[in-house]
Amino acid sequence: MLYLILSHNYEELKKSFCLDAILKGEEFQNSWDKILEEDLHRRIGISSPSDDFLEYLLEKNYPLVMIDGDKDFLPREYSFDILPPTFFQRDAKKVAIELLGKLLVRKLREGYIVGKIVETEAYYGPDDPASRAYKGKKDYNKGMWLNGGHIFIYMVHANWMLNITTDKQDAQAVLIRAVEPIAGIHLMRKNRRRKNLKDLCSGPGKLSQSFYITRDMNEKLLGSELLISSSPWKNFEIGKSHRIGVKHDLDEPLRFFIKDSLYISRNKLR
DNA sequence: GACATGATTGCCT
DNA sequence: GGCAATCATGTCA
Repeated sequence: MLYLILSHNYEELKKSFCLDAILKGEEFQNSWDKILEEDLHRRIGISSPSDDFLEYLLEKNYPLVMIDGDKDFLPREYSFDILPPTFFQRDAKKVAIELLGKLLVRKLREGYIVGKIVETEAYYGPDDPASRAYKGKKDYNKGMWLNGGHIFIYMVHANWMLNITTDKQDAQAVLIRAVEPIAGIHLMRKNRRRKNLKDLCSGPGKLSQSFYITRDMNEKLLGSELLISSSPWKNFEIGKSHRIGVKHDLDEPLRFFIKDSLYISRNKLR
């Protein structure tokens, strides 16, 4: 995700948006693809980009964020490449792994909030002792039986957990545990009443606060208020572990995360 | 109703 | 790293 910087307080912006480097637009006139290659591994800001470069990025529909002052926004021309329902209508573990690196997008009146998914967990049905579906179908958990691609929300310890259902008929879901803040960062800071970028979405409850996710969205289909889109990020190492905080886990590790991400949850295993 | 529980977070040492 | 706060929901009376 390239950050195009329209204002001038570079040092402060670098800190505020946790940018690894700020490059001057005129310095890479002939190496646009090299910048995009670098963008896969670091958070890069670009000051005073040339009109040609901007046009090139927009034509590619490359994900970019404009920063003006302490506010950031997506260019109006940008359109998300929404994942089709068939993506979710597969085994939960497979979906949990493949969701890593994808973009979670929240549409609000004030603008879009976007995060890169860096940590997930797979949950199964009545045979999974850690699952909300373990005790059979009830009113509060019936969303877990919905066709893949629906939103299932449950509260634990006064925090809303965001799940996306998977499979065609079985009760399955993937819990989104953490995302790296990408865009709409000033909105996340407002919603969560916290400043530090690494503390905005590094846990399932934090993420729900930042993205303004509540029970209202439960059992709705992905696509209108909340959606998931593909992204350019692909070649990262994936780590796995047992699920966090559950009393009785299955033998198989079902938590997945991007290995060198600075934005995964810090909770230790139980 | 009353009381217990948890796929967590935040504050304190 | 330890522990209390938080609140929708389950279970039992």
